[in-house]
Amino acid sequence: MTVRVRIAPSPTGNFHIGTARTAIFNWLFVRNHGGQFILRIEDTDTERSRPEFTENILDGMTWLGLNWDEGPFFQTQRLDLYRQAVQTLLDKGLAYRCYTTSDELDQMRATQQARHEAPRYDNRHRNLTAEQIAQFEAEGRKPVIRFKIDDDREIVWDDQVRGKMTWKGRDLGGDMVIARQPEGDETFGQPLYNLAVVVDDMDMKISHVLRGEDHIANTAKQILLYEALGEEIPVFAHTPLILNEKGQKLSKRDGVTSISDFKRMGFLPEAIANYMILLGWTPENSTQELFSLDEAAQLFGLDRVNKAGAKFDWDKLDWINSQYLHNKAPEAVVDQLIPYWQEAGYEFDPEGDRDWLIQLTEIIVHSLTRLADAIPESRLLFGEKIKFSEKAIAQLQLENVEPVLNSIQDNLASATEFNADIAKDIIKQVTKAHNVKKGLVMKSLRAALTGELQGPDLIQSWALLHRKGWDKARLQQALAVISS
RNA sequence: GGUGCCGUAGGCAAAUUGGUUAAGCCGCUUGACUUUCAAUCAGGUGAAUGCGGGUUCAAACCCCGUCGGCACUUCCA
Repeated sequence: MTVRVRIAPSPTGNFHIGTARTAIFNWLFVRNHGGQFILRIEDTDTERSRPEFTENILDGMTWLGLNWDEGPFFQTQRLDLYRQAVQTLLDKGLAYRCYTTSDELDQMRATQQARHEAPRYDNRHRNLTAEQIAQFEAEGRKPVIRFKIDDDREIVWDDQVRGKMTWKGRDLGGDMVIARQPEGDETFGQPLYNLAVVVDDMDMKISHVLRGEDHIANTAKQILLYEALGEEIPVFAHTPLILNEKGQKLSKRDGVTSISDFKRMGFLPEAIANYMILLGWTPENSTQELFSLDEAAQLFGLDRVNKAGAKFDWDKLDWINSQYLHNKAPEAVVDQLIPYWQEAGYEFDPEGDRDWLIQLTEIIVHSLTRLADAIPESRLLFGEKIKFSEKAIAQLQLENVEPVLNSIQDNLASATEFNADIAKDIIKQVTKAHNVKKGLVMKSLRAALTGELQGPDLIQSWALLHRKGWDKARLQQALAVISS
């Protein structure tokens, strides 16, 4: 059997982390088995669907490296297919027109809840007589289409992550609506989610449906639809949900939840993918935690997917992101850092200063957790003029600092060339000449050169500043601070 | 309320499917390194596996009960 899976996001919001995780599991599964990955945009909710969200989803998929083999398909372009299926069900007598109004439904549910009963449609219009229908039509009521669900029916499937699942027809909420009220001169209105999904999955020959566990009840309904339409039923697997701090399903209301947000915050796509792979799956006989998508695909299996939901852990994500960042070459990271520096308002020429920027990246990349950390981490190294913090000023005003800095300045002035080794020599020499502790020289030099008492490696920072000629200017500034 | 699913340290999780002392990672913490923060390295902390029974020589794992959490319960997807 050819493995064919799909990810079917609805463009009612930006690409959500939960959807992305489902996409990743589908991707890993299909790449492990060899097969096709289909992307389908479920935009039948015309009220909330928007094209910019579709774009955001597509961008996010690409960014994460989740390449797909077919699509994107759009459900709104396939409405005829769903209408045909609705008509078929109507013709077979498996679906019918229901004239119950929204108000009547609300009232019915309210009554049921008051009686502590499960809210459900009571199938009241399942067997309407021709006269009743004529009566409702005469009243101007517009029918929805409902699919019959037998109360006594038992639905069973072998879930690939949860094992045997069983549902009773009576727990599905009564006959389900598969098409809305007609508008204009339509025979029936727009087909709804559960119907459209089944028709598409049938048409696209989806062999395995991997989705979040919030769809479990839908699966029972959809199996009934497969049967009614006389089609083979795919294999189902329901993955656990990603939870917020409180242990609830992660939703838009939990702050940062869309892939584009993570991107903006400075996470690398491979880190996000890696973290989500780990959230609910572990490889067999291994404690490996860092993998590329390809590596994980080699090892992936549904039988290793956990059943319990997993809380989203920022600390672990940060750690994974830092691991990827630390292992990257500065030449590869610098282009990703440039936008952050630009946004921070630092002045530089992305082209002309590229070598200098690579050198800067080299200094800081090993201590970055997120790309955005480059802003505070390199703040002190941009620009000719600086501000001195109170602590830095206090350091500069210590005994012996002025003569030490003067000596450094002299050494610098007479040096014909400059690099890290020469910098070390200068420091050594000055320390000896003034008979002071090395710590005093280093601390004071740091204060003078950066205006702060802590930051990236001082020798390398000095070398970097020197390339711009900023070291001399800053030393001068520091000396001026001391004498004022 | 109903139905379903789930429950191993603060978080993610492993445990050859009933077999020593319940892995590993993150976090937290201590130390080392360093001119500093970070990074890195090394060590430490923390769970009687939700709880109570039962079966067994032996239970995280099987059985019964119980509690808790979550999901679904749309003319949303």
